[in-house]
Amino acid sequence: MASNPAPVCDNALLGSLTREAFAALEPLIEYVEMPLKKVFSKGSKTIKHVFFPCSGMFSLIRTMEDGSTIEVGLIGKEGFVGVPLLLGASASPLDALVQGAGKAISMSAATFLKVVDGNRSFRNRLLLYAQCLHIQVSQTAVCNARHTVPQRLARWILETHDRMGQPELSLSHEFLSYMLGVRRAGITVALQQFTAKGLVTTGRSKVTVRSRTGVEKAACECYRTVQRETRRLIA
Amino acid sequence: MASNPAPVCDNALLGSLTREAFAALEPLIEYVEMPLKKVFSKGSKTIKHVFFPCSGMFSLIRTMEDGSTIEVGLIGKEGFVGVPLLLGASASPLDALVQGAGKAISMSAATFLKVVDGNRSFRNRLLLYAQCLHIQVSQTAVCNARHTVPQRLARWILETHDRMGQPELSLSHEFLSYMLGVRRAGITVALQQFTAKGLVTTGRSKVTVRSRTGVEKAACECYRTVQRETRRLIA
DNA sequence: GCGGTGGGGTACGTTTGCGTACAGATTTTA
DNA sequence: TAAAATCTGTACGCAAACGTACCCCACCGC
Repeated sequence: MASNPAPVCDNALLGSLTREAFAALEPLIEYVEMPLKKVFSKGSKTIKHVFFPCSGMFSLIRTMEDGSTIEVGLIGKEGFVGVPLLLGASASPLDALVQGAGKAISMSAATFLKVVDGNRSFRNRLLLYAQCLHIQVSQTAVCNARHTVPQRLARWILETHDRMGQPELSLSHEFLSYMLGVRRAGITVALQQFTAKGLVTTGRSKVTVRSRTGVEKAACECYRTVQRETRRLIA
Repeated sequence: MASNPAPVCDNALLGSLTREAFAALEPLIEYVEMPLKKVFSKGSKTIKHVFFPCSGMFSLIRTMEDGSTIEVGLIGKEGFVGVPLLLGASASPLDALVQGAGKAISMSAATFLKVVDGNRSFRNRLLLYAQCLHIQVSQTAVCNARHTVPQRLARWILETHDRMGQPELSLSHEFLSYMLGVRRAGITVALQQFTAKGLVTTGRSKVTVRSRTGVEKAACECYRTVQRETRRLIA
């Protein structure tokens, strides 16, 4: 797909930069580890840094007044954490939490704004990603309203599998329940259904995808919809 | 709030233009009626026009593969229909449907892109609105997952009341059920609860808000969250 | 090796909302 | 004015998911 044989960076957005543009950027960026569960951007706090994942993934989480949480979007190396900044807001009510450990490229908000301001095509690419994220969140709204826990769980596993690039996913039932905004026991039962059908195997804090196509069948149309639109826009 | 005593236009975004900028735009725009239920932008079709409501409102709707529908966002005179275009996409999977009759200013996609390209502060204002819409949709995702039909209905009535600026809303139970993605009878029951508490009165295809604060109490925190963020960003 | 902690399996009654259906009332159309 | 369409109220059984609780097991640190 990439015309350049070796993209300058694993992150798809930064990877689209020319070698020169990326080199110019390099003194301004920082390679950071994304340890599991770390909160990189807290809702309603001023956004100080943006993150371009190279591996692993972030969850966009909304924390409610009673402390309960629910995920509204996933961001992997196809995107970046900091869309509100791009759109002119200095903060948003969503948290960004590391959902799968990995590495990311970070830069300060000021640097980010300067870079975006000076590179039109890069900016346009980021905006297109913002649209992708918007579609993803829209579809999550639909999914939460209409689909069952097993369907939503299957969708979620697929999205995570895509971004992590490996079948073993480090996920406890409780964590999954926070993400989907459902009961922990609901996750247990749904995973048992999947295991019985041979779609996944489970271990302590671990879910391993065994039949990708099987999981796809168990998921609702939302997965396909988001994938289709994402590909159409940024493939 | 507005420093200019008479904004050039009822739509908040176009209204922020200087008199000169708006005058320059005037030959390129069209004032259109928004008749109830009319679909102005069909999902996955190329977006040919954008719309800036001056009164009335649009719903952003997702139509599923089985034909069922659900709303993910509302757009009134604080915003515009055509965010995907602004972000560089020529289409999005969402439909835009007139949910409250009114008037809008329309322009072609080409004109829109030209205007946006030539007016930086206007563009920034639109981007900020895109962020608002994004927050609204995010909160809808949360709301759909966690809140009851009466809570969501109350929220929806408030959002509509805000945008229509009048207590009588033309809404049938069936239409509301499409919007919230729930059963028609569920709406009937919820409205009866509201009526019993004196929050609203109902008539054939009509809901009239009687106690604004009562409806606010019946709604979930989502209404407040979105309102707070919207004000913070574009007030 | 032992106790503590966190993860997972299971159960039970309850609530919410679904799907469906039907009848009466009102409005629109012929 | 009659017929048709639309809107609302109501009902019933059923499924999904909830809140809660308890137990066991695996793993970790001491």
